[in-house]
Amino acid sequence: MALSPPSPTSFSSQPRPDPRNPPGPRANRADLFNVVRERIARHDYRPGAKLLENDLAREFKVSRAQVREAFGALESRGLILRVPNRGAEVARLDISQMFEIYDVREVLEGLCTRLAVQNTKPAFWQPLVTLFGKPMERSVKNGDFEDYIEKLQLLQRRTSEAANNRVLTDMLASIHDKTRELMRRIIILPGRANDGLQQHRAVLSAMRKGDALLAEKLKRENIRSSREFLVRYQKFIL
Amino acid sequence: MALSPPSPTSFSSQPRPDPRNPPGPRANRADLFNVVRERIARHDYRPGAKLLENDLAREFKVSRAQVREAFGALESRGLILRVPNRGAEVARLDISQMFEIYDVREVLEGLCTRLAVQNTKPAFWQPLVTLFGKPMERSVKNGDFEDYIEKLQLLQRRTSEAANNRVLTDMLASIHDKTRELMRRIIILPGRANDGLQQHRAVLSAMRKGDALLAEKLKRENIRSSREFLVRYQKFIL
DNA sequence: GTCGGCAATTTTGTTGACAATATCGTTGAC
DNA sequence: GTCAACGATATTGTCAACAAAATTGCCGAC
Repeated sequence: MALSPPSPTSFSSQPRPDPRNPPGPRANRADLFNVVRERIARHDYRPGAKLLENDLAREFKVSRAQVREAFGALESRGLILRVPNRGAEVARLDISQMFEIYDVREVLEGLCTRLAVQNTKPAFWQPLVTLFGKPMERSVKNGDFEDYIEKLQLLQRRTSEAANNRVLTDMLASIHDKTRELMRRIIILPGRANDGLQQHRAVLSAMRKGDALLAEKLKRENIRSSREFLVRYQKFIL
Repeated sequence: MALSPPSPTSFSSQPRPDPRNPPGPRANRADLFNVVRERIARHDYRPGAKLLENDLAREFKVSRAQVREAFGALESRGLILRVPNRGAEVARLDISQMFEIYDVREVLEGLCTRLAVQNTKPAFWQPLVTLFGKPMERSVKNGDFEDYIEKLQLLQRRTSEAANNRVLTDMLASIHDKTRELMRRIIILPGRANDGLQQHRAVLSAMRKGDALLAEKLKRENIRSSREFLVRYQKFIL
């Protein structure tokens, strides 16, 4: 009987490895998958861009067979679109899909926040409360969006970890892959960064008080607010 | 510039093709993926069972390369587990994962129900209200679980279609793949089928009235109730 | 100049062979 | 009888070559 193996290199998105450009030595399956995914998420590969098997095989010093295998995973994740005999291209996400994702994201992020609060002591969130205080306010005032985004991702990571739900984390990761670039464009919208900061502070305040249900409610409002900006400015973003 | 292609054979789980045993002629990529997925979902392949590349290649009359490609997709969906040089086996889902899934499922099914109501006229649900009336009561009384499950799936399908959210439908499909067998075991638990029927009736009643928020609330209660049965009887189910 | 068709090139699809690794069974020492 | 070492077998990992299809560039008719 096969015992549950130590699972050295899970393909899952869970432990995202360093997604820098491929090192000298050849990459393995998970590397290839994660690097291409990261590139799609950060729009290094633009939507609609063709992905050539040969190019990737050469770059990663692997055979085309491995590239194709990674394509299978990327396709099932909805990151690329494959047409027989015509190859693979980065999935284009139209605006209606974006709104679909927002509906799902709202309930999942809300759930994630609630679980995170339920699984931790309130004091756990104090460092993040502090981080989202004065220093973050300066970043917003100065228009330092990189810093803002970085700290936002930290909050998301901490929350996801605390939620301690692998299925949920995976789904959120999948959603974030598709929305990363859009988020960057929304954050620079006039007033969005400040609105967002206030909302995140409210969420964190509820988390700091251990009020899971309130935190969930506020988190969902935060997502809906972001969505409203997309509605209002969609002409400029796309 | 590449135009959006007609997308003849999307890999996505959306339009689930007939997943019967492979026909005489060779299968294509999507067939292989969907058939294996279906077999895992219905426990034709039991958790922990080894999947041999050669066997599948022979059965479907395709090359091993294609099997490996499908494995890439199955792995990224969490349906199989691969260990380098040791092959692929059907993912084992332990009880804690099941509870993780329940948390996610609760909010997603709730969302799905709400969207479905918002997108339809109340009268749309009348046939299902009728279906879940007397005839279904007989099925429960007679212990005809196959019929019960069949009608439940019809309700889920209609709801998912009406929700009209591809991202959501895909995630729910992915969850259902992992929980199908468990649902079957829960439904036969003493009192569960009847409890479930009453709950579904309540949900449908709210849908029939066009009360989206109430329907969502009741649907979530329905999932939580199912979860309670798992808590209470988990020793018997696993 | 535009259009259609033809050939050259590129790209994907498929296969089979070979290497690397793990698994299983056997043998033999103790 | 137990255990370790070893060899045989089975399975996965890798690759390169070939076939099939699509794309591109070119040429000539009009």
